[in-house]
Amino acid sequence: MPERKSKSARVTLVDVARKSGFSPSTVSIVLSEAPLSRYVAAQTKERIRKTAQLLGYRPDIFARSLRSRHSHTVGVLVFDISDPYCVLILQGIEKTLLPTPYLPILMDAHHDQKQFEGYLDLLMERRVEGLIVVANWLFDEGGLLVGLKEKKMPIVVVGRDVTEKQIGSVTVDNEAGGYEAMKHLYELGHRKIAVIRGPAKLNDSQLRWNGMQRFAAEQGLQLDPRRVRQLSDALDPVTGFEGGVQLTEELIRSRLKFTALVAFDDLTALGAVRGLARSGRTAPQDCSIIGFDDVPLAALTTPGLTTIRQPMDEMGSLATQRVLDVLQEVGEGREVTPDLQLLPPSLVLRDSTSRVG
Amino acid sequence: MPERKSKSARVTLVDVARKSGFSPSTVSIVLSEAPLSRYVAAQTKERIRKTAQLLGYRPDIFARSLRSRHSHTVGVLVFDISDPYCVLILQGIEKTLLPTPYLPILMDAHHDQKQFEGYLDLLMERRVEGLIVVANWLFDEGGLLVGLKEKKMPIVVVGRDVTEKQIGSVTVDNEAGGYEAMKHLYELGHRKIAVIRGPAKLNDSQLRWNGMQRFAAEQGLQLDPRRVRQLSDALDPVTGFEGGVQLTEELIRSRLKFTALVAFDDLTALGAVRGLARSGRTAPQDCSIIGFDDVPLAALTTPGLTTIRQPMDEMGSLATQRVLDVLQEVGEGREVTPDLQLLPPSLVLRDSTSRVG
DNA sequence: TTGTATGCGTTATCAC
DNA sequence: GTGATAACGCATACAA
Repeated sequence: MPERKSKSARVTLVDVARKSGFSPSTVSIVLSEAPLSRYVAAQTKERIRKTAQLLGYRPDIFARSLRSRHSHTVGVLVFDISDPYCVLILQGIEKTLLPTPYLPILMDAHHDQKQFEGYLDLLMERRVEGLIVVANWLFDEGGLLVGLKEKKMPIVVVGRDVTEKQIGSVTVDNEAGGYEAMKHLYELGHRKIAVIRGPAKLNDSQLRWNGMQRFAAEQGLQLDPRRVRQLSDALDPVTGFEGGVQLTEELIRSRLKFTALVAFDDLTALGAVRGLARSGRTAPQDCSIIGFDDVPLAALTTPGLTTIRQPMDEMGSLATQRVLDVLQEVGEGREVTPDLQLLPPSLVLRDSTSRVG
Repeated sequence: MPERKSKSARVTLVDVARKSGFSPSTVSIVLSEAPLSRYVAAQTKERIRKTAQLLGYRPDIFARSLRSRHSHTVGVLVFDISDPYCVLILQGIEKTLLPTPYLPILMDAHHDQKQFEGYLDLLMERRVEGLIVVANWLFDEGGLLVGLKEKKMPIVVVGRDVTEKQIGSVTVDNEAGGYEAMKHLYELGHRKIAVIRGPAKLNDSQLRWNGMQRFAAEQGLQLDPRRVRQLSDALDPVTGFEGGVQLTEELIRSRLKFTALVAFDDLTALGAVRGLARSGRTAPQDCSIIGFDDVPLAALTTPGLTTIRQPMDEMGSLATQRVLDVLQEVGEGREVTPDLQLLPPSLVLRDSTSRVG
């Protein structure tokens, strides 16, 4: 005796075929809207759809994937989901994927290269058809490169420029952001401006610094190197906060006057606010502070943080679109053009900066 | 001619069988560590594993799922991933799932009941074997109930008590939290204490309030109703912040003195800090403020927010464990015992509260 | 335009 | 202890 057929109310294509009086293939063609369905009589389609609905037919996704070799999923690999920077990007990704038949499979690497590779592997095993990597913070993308070379899979990295490794990337224009930050403080009358740069390993940091220097050069503004500090190459983004606190305290102790401070990112900026407070100072009265990113919490602190905004949702959206473009042309074997999409930052005015007193 | 066999370097079970000289069944039994593999000779196992490794065999997850009826996934439905409250819970879930063969499929409903239902549907279609719902904020769990009744699937809700609907739940002990918050302020010498309660629809809010009243009653402390406000039933958690700002300003305008304030949650508390600042007041000098949750950003503001901590990672972990327990006993048809797991909150001391001046 | 037959890669059920 | 064989549910080449 074969296994009981009615083990559960599971409705299959064959059931729909029987009930509707058509063959399984016709039913399949109609219900999966295959190209051939163009030649199926409208009436037939109608009848098939009706009975499918009636029986409550749900295609078995595993059978379908097994046969068609499509998983209809894209992997999303993020380096630390607890970094508020990521979340908006994720929302951009999700929003863009929602109207498509693709499902995001989200994995969080927790800053761990090993886990990153493990999840990458897992995603491959799950046969994701595309990959979006949200590369906040430090990250050796060697492993990724291998993945790209081995598989012909559309891959886009958001948050870091890895075009040199022939991987499509979406980032904010960090140089322009640095420029804008410095410009804003300058226009408020600040001339003695301290800078807390990001970790040396982080290319973003260099680019933002370049932008600041460019502005300074244009205006003949001197950026005293003694007012410039740099975060250590630690792995945890929360160290941005701790680093901000410490370096700000150092700056204060150095007795070198500064009326404003450009922080590497928002967390560092919040650290700077704290550092100031430790010496009884407040922003912006005693020192203006500007951040970078515009993470959600920048609006929730007091004072609200003036910052250079990355259009994070848009970045997520764009990266996703890039992957989808390749996927939807069913261009098996095509690659994402490995170029850099550079999005403009924007100044978000809140209360942590003010005209020099 | 059948389709080309060597379309790609895809290695199947049959390949391993041929190469190793055993039958596909034996290979399957060994590689999937089925119960029967206990009876397979150690040598055989060894040889099979070797050749599998050698050929770089990866089991096809879709074929496997099709045949075995196991997806090895659990759905995680969260109501708003941008709510920092969620993220720690998610990490708890992920951490607990990591060493198991189960993969979380995360979906974000964006506060939208319709999307919630859509994703629920999608998860069912993907044949998740269990479901964890992270129910931050308002949410009519009617739809969920249906899902539970229809399918025999382990479901746990974290963040809200829905045991009345026979659904397993994990929450913090809100009543105890409210008690602790009030106790802390009282012990610092505060007697004129304002309260911003949560939305009326939110049961958490009532429980916390009960706790505060219990403490007050025990100490013979009067909680003047004129110092008690309530957030509106808006849908967006960010309104907690806006609400905190506005209600605090209202309290100040009422000219009724208060030296401390219990906020419904951390975001509300940050709103209160802002509201205070709008009138030139600061915490804790002019008014102590205590929050609830201990979201990550509570540590990053200045002053750091004193708050009642929910053990969010643990809550996620526990909920996951609950689902896994059912799953791993392969107890098809068993249900999660629909009881409530109540976790103790804890006081986190930072700088937003101080002894009454 | 629709039906028939076959196979996707795996696991389960039996024999041996 | 191991192997042959039959599904799992669907999609496609080809025949009609």
